[in-house]
Amino acid sequence: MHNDDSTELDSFDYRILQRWQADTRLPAKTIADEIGLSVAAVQRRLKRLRDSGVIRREVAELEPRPLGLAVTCVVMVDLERESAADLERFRRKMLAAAEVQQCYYVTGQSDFVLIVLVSDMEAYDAFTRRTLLDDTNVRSFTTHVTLERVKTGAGLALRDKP
Amino acid sequence: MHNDDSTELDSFDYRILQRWQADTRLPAKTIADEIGLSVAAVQRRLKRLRDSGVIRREVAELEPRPLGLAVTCVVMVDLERESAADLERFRRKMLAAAEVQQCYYVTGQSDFVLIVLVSDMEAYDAFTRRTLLDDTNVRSFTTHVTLERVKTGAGLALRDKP
DNA sequence: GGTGAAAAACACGATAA
DNA sequence: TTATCGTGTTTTTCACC
Repeated sequence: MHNDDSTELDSFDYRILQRWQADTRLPAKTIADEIGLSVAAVQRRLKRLRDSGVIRREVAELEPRPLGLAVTCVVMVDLERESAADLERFRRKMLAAAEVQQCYYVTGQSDFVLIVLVSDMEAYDAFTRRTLLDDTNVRSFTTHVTLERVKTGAGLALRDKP
Repeated sequence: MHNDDSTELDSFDYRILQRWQADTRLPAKTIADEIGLSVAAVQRRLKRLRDSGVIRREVAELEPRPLGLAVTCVVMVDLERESAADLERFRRKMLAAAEVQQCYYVTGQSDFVLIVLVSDMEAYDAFTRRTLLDDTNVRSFTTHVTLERVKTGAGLALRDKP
């Protein structure tokens, strides 16, 4: 499904999403009690939110360190040409590159912003060589090595609804 | 819990994590069949991975659009002073700001990189005023408005182990 | 929306290899 | 460390109101 239709979200949906986006291990019963709905109603809404695409997916957030990914870099990439085909080519490359956790196409002096996770600087070097330096359409890029991941994740700021 | 001890991860753990970080709705049975373990073993390992902190949390990834968060900005922030106290103060402010989805303390010309999600540019303006312009320790910041979120999420590149 | 029953998934202990 | 079995519990799914 990807039913992007006129999904009106009410206050209950927001309160469910607030909890669900923080912890999918919560039993529906807990949420139901907190917001004053039945368990079935909460689960019905969760299903609806999944089917409508509001909930993209339910995933586990892993700790990079113990998995050997100690280095996070923010990379600003400037392209030479920006034709639709060029952009699409670069897009695909980023989607295919496992080291690229996130990729944004942006306005401003740079064209793309990447969040790259690698095991060490050697791996980062290999990544840039393979993905950026060898690309004749990459005019330049600047690297910011992360000293601390102050805040991470994909959480959204949900306001309550009246 | 937070047992960061000598948790050696083997090939089974990696294969479990690969699937679990993509979809926590998969029944343990499915994973068990795929990797050739019993259901109980998979569940035991998941518990161990949670307790040891390799799995930080299990969350729902939401779609920003239907929730009224149509604008994503990448913000590069340059601070005036960088004493421990100054950094800590800014850190806390970022953690408290709901609009800030991600915050990295980095090397390079900028000091902090923010991923900011807001409903529109007016909200972004309010955010910068409140959080950056009013802060006497913020020397300058540059904004990159996102035209496309090419790749998002908190997924890690897990290689298989021998 | 709610209720309740059926089904599925999970948790845990015991045993054995 | 596994697998398997058995049991009880929890959670989800679904038909029906």
